[in-house]
Amino acid sequence: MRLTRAGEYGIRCVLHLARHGKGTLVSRKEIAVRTDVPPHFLAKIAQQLARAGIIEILQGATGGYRLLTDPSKITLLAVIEAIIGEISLNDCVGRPESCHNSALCTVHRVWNKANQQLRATLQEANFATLAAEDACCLTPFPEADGHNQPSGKK
Amino acid sequence: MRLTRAGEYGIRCVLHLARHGKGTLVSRKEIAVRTDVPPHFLAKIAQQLARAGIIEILQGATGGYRLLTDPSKITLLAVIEAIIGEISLNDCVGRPESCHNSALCTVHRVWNKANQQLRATLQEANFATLAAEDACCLTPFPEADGHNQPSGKK
DNA sequence: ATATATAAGATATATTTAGTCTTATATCGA
DNA sequence: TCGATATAAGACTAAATATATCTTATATAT
Ligand code: SF4
Ligand code: SF4
Repeated sequence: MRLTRAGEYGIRCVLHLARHGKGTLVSRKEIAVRTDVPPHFLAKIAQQLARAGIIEILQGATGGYRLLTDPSKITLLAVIEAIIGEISLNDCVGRPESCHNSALCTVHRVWNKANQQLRATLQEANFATLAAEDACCLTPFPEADGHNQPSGKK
Repeated sequence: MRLTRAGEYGIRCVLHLARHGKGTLVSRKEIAVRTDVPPHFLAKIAQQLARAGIIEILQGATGGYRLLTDPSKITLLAVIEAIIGEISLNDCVGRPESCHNSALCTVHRVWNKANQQLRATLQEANFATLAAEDACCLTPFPEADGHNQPSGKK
């Protein structure tokens, strides 16, 4: 009953992009460093975000990622579910046929309600708000003055 | 982001016991058959429920399980958390120190809120209500007339 | 005291998650 | 136009977890 690592990383990625605004191209390397995500793992996650239509992936020497939509239109729920699939607190929520008693089950109803509530809460959060409010995800702010390169990169 | 099998089984077990009422001894075998849980797996789960003070385990030839508390006092949350530990939708909810940015993170706050809401919903559901309302968990009602043994057991 | 039915704990298998490595593609510079 | 480089894309490996079974110990009844 917890978010996977990939889901968490996906959120960080989109949040970082949201700080730069819709359409701004950011290299995978920068995102990986700033959000502390293994670069190759990030690549895999980005593919899922791209398939979901949240970001666009640009290839080549000057490639990177960029948001296709305005951050205010991207919800936390959308990003999470792009990575880990539709949230389903119990098997029977997503696939009622997995338990032949789901039609009658009182517990099932509680799960359905809780699931719906959870998804609603995550849907209320959009990335414009999340990104604007204050610093998150490791480095306080990206490219604060353009040349604070640590040079202590491992 | 889903309940483990063990958690689901724990709920079924307590629900079955709740049907029999507080203090009634029910054999592991009966519970296992009625709720479709592997008997040995159920034993392990029962241990956790016992440690949490929800059920009592009686050993010996006439042993079994029984509820220590009135079903109305047992919440869905308590049973779930007895099995899978405290619910934490993201690592940083349960262990804020796992991410050094949790103090500032706006996403973290959303997770906290969602987590709290989820736990509240599960806490509202008690087993008296769950058991009374209608049939759940496989066999419609335990010991309906004492001998509706399917005999088609695999 | 012995046999039986059960619980308790240890062990093994399967599945999923997390991360790395290799291959392919696109842009840039000569 | 061709080669070098930086990136994306996909295949693969290792670790963690979940699931289930097996073995051992305990308690009751005969
Ligand atoms: S018994 Fe109820 S809660 Fe459990 S899996 Fe079946 S429908 Fe869902
Ligand atoms: S970045 Fe925010 S949401 Fe993600 S783990 Fe850290 S505190 Fe939690």
